[in-house]
Amino acid sequence: MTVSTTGGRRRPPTIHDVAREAGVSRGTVSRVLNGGHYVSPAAQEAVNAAIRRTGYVVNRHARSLITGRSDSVGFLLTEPQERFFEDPNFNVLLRGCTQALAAHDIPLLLMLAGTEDERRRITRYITAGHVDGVLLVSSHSGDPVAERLREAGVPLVACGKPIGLGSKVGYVAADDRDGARDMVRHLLSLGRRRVGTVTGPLDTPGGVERLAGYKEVLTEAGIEIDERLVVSGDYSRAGGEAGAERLLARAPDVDAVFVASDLMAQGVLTALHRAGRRVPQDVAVGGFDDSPAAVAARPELTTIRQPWDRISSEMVRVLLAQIGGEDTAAVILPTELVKREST
Amino acid sequence: MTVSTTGGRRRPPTIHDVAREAGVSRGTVSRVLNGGHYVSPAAQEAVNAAIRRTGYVVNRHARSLITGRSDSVGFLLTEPQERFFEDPNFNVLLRGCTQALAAHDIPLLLMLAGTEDERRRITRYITAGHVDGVLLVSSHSGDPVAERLREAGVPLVACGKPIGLGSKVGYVAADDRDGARDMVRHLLSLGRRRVGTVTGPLDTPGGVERLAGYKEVLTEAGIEIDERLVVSGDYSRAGGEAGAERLLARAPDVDAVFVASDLMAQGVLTALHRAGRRVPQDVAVGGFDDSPAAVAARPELTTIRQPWDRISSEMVRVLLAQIGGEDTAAVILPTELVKREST
DNA sequence: TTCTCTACTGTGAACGCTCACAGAAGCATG
DNA sequence: CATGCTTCTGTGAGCGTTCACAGTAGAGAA
Repeated sequence: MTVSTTGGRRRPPTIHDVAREAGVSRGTVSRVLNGGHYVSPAAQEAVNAAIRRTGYVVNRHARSLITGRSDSVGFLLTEPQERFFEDPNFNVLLRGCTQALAAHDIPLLLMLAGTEDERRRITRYITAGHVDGVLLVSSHSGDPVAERLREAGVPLVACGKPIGLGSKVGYVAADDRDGARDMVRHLLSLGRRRVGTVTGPLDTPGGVERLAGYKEVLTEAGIEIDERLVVSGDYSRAGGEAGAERLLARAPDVDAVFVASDLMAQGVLTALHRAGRRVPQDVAVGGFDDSPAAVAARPELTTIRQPWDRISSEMVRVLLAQIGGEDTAAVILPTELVKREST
Repeated sequence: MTVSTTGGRRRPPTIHDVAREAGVSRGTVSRVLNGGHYVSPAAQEAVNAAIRRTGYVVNRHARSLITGRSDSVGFLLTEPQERFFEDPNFNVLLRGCTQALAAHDIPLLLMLAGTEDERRRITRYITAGHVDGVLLVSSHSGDPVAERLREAGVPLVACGKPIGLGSKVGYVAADDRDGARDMVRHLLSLGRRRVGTVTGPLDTPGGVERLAGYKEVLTEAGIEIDERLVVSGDYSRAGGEAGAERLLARAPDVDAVFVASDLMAQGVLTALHRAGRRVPQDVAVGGFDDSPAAVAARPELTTIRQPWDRISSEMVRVLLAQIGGEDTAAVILPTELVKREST
C-alpha cells in the first residue's frame, strides 16, 4: 500500500513490512532472501510480490552486523600514486574487477595506500573486517601490507606473483616469462642479433620474469648475454627514456629492444627518435602489456598482450572462492604477441 | 589483557570490552568515540588507554544500523566503460577524490554503470542508503541517474555542470569557457586567422562551453564564424582523428585547431601527420585538459590545464557539506594555459 | 539549609536483520 | 496407533552500536 513516493527520503521498508504485506513471518522473508530453501512455492511467490510492491531492499548494515561479513571487497593499491594514474593497466584491471564483482552484487571499495602512514590506516581498516577480502595490486617485494593482511587471515588475491611471501597467498598473473620469450624470439626472427632490454623493477615479479625470459631465449639461440644490453627501468615513461639513453651509450650497435612495459617503450621511442634512430628500420622495439599506450605510440607498438579481462575475472573468482573457505590458489594465464609497426 | 595475537581471526573487541577494561560504561566509551563532549578528562584518558590496549575498532555496521548513515560515499561513473579507462582525466579525478576522502576516513565505493541495466541496479543500491552521497562523473544531458538520485534526495555533487537539471544539483567545474577563450586568444596571438575547432560532445557542458568560448573570442576579434571550421567530436582519440579529417576536407586552409580535449588532439595530430601538415609550422594545435596524453603526444601539446587536484578536493568538500545538511553549491575554478610544442 | 544549574555517567531500548530452535503438518514406516 | 522423518513456518534472542533519558555529584545562589 505505502509505495514510496518520489522526493523526500521516507523511512525505507523493512523486512517486517514485507512480512506483513505478504502475510508471513520475518523468518520466511529472510529465507526467501537467502536462497529460498525450505519455503513453500506459495509463500515464495507472496514474498516476492510483496518485495516488488514495497520496493524493499535489504539493509546490508543489519545483515553484516549479524553475519560478520560485509559483502564488499577492497581493491588495494600500495603503489605510490603517480604510478596508478599513469599506468593504463591499472585502469583496465580496476574496471574488470568492478564489473566481475558487480555480477555478484558486491561493491568494490577502492583503497589507495601510497605512504606508510596510509598503509597503516588501511591495514587497520581492513583487518577490522570492513571488507571480506582484498584484491591487491602492488607486488613490490617486501610489501608489508600483504604480509600483515595474510597474517591476520584476510582473504587476499594479488595481481602478479608476490615476491617473498611464501606460497600462502593466492595470485593471478599473466605468464610473464613466456610472453618475454615470445617477444625476444620474434625479434630474433627478424634477423636482429644485438637485442637489448629495458627491464621492469627487479623487485617485482614481472620485472624478474620478463628478464629471465629474455635471457633464456638468447642463450637458447646461442647468443651470449651482453650485460651492456641490459638496463633496468621502473615501468614509467621517463624511466624508459632514460633507459634507452643509457642503452645507446653503452651499446650503440643495438638493433632491437625488448621493453618490459608499453609505457617505458613510449619513452624508448622518444629517446631513439631524438638520437636519430629510425624505428623499426634501425632499431626494432617490442613492448609489453598491450595497453592503450601501445596504440597511442608512434609508430604503434608491437607488444605482448596480457589478458586483462581474464586476469580480473579470475582474481575475483579466486577471491570469492577463498572468502567461501576454499584454499588459496595461483592462476597463470597465457599471453599473446601482437604485431604492429614498431618491429 | 587479551591483546589480539597474530594469526587466526579471533573475535574483535567490542565497546563492552573497552568499557570493562576502562572501568566505565558503554555510554562513556561511545561519547569518547564521538567527540568526547561531556566526558571527564580522567574517563577520557582511561578510555583511550583501553582502546589502545585492546586494539578496539568501532564496528561501522552497528553504527550505521542505528545512525542511518553509512560513512562512505560513492564515485559514480555513468559513461560507457571504454571512456573511463581511455580518458586520463578520470584517473586523476578518482585519485584526488579518494585521497580527499581518506583524510576524513571515509572509504570510496567505485561504481560503474555503463548500461541501462547497471544504472537501474546502482540507483537502487544508492537510494537504499548504502552510501551517504555520490560524486557523479557523467554530465551527459538527460542522464536519468542524476535525475533519479536528486529526486530521492541523495546528496550529489557532479563534476562539470549537469545540463538540464535545474540548479538543484551541486557541481564543481573548471571554467571551460574561459579556458577556451585563453587558448583561442593564444592561437590568434600567433597570427593564425583560420582557426578551426573540434568540439566535445554538445550534450555535455564542457562541449558547449568550450565551443562558446571559441566563438566569442573570434567574434570579438572581428573574425566571422565559419561553420566549415567547426566539427564535432566525442572526446575520444578516434573522434579527434575523424574530426581533423573532416576539417581538412571542408577547410583545407585551416592554420590552427582548438581541440576540446587532449585525447582528441592526439587523434588530430595523427590525421595532420598523415595529411602531410607539419605541427606547429603549418597547423597549430591546442588541446584541453593537460592530461598525461598532452605530454605523451608528439609534438607535446599546448593545452589548458584543468586544476584537477582542486576540483576533486572541492567536490569532496561540497559533498560532505551537503551531507552535513548544507545547501547545494556550485564551484567554478580557473584554468591555465600551458605552452608546449604544438603551437 | 534548600534549590537550581551544570557536568558528567549509566542504563534500557532501539536499529533491521539472521540464526537457532521449537513446533506443526504431511507422509511413510514399524 | 505410535514413531520417525521431512518440509515448512513462526518466535525469541542477539549482533554492536547510538540515543534518549534518568540519575548523581558538586558548585553556586537564594
